[in-house]
Amino acid sequence: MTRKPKGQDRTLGRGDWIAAALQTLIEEGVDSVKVVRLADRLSVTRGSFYWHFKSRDELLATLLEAWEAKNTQAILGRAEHPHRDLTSAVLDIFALWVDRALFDPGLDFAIREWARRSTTVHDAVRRADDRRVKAIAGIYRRAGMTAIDAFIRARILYFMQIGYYALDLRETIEERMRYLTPYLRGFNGEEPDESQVASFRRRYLKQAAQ
Amino acid sequence: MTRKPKGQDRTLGRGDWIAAALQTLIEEGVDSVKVVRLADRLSVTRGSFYWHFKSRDELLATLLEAWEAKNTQAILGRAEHPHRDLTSAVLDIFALWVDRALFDPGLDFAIREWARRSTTVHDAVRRADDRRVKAIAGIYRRAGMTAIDAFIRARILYFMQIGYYALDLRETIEERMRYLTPYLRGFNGEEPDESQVASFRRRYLKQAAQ
DNA sequence: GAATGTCCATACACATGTGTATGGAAACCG
DNA sequence: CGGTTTCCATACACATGTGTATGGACATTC
Repeated sequence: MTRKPKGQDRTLGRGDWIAAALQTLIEEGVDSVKVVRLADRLSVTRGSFYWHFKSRDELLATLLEAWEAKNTQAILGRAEHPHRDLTSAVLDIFALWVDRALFDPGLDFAIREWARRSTTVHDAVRRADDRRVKAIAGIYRRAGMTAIDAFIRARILYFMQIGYYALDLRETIEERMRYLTPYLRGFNGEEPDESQVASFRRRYLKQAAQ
Repeated sequence: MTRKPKGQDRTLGRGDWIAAALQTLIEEGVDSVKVVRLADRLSVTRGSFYWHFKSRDELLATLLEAWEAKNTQAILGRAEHPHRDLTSAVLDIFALWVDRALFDPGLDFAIREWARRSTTVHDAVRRADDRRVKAIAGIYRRAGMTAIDAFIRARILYFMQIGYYALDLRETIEERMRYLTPYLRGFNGEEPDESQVASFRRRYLKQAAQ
C-alpha cells in the first residue's frame, strides 16, 4: 500500500466521508446512508470509517450541521439585500430556485424528509424555515405592505416553492421560465415590469445553455 | 389456539396487513414497512404474512393502489362541483386542507416521499398531481380568467399546500384559521367576502372542538 | 367424522447492517 | 533509523430483515 499524501489516491479524511454521505443523503435519503455502502463507494473498508467517526450517529449529526451552516444563508443574503422595486426583489428570490449553485433543493429536501422522523432534525428545519420566511416577508414589508399581508405573501412564495420541490416535477429551465409573468402577478398582486422579466429570462436561459 | 371467526381476536386477512402497513407507511415511511415489524404489530409471526402475500413487493404495490384509488377523488370532487363565486369555490378547496376526513395529507406525503426512490410510484404521483391541478384550474377558469392565469393560480394554490405539508408545521386549527382573508387575497387577487370567510371559520373551529 | 382448506408457528438459510478488537503498513519525527 | 502516529484491513459478535419449507390446529364440507 503506497501512501501519497497529495496524490490522486491520497488517504481519506473526515471530509471525504462527509461528502460521500451528503451525496447519498440527497440521492437516496437518510435511511440509505449506511457505513458499509459509503465504504464500498470510497473503495475502503469500514475500518477507516470508525477511525474518523465514533459512530454512524456522529456522521449524521455532522451532515445536519453542514446543512444548517450553509443552505439557509443563500436565501437570507438575497432577501435582506435592498432592491429598487418589488419585481426585482422577487426575481432575485426566483434566481435561487433556478440556479443550483445558489441553493441546493436536493439537499434541502433530503434534510426535510429526514426531519419527519427525527425531532432534533425537525426542530432545526423549523428554525431555518422561520428565518427564511421572515427574510422574504421583509421584501413585501419594504414594498409597503402591512406586516400580516407581507408575512402571508412570503409564506405563499416560499411554501409554493417548497411544494414545487416536493412534487419533484423535473421540468426543464425553458418550461420553468415560460410562466414568469403570471407567477409574479400571482405572488405580488401587481403587474410586473416586462423588461425586467425578459432580462431575467435571458440571463438564466443563457446560463443554462453553457 | 382458539379460533373465533367473528370475535375480537378473529383471524387476520389481507386487509389487516394492509391497514397496518398503511399506518406504518404514514408514520415512518416506506423503508420502515417491514414484514417483521408488521407481524410484531399484529402479534403474529411472518408465516401469516407469506400466506396472504407473495412478497413484500406485492404488499407495497397494494398500498400504492389503495392511494391511487382514493386520495385524488376528494380533490376532484370538490373542484369540479359548481360554485356561486370564486371565494366559495376556493374555501371549498381549503376545507380539504383542514379536514382530515376529506383528505389525508400524511398518506399523500408518505407516497410522495416514496416516489422519490421509485419510478413507478413517481409516475403515479405525477398523474395524480396533473389531474388535481387541472381540476383546480377549472375553478379559476369559471371565474373568468385566461387559461394560463387559471393554470398558474391553480399551481400556486395547490403547490403552496403541498409545500405547507412538506414543512410539517404542526399548527393548530386556530392558527390555521387566523390568516384566511390574506390567503384568499393572495391566491385570488381580489378581496374576499368576509361573511363567507367568517362562516367557514366558525364551521371548522366548531368541528375541531368536537 | 374423515378429508380438505384456512391460517399461522417454527425452523432454516441467507443477506445486509452496526460496532469492536487487533494488528499491520506507510508516513512522520526525533 | 527506531519509535510513534496515522490510516486502514481483517475477523468477530450481534441485530434485523427477507423468503422457504413444513407441520399443526382449527374450521368447513360432504
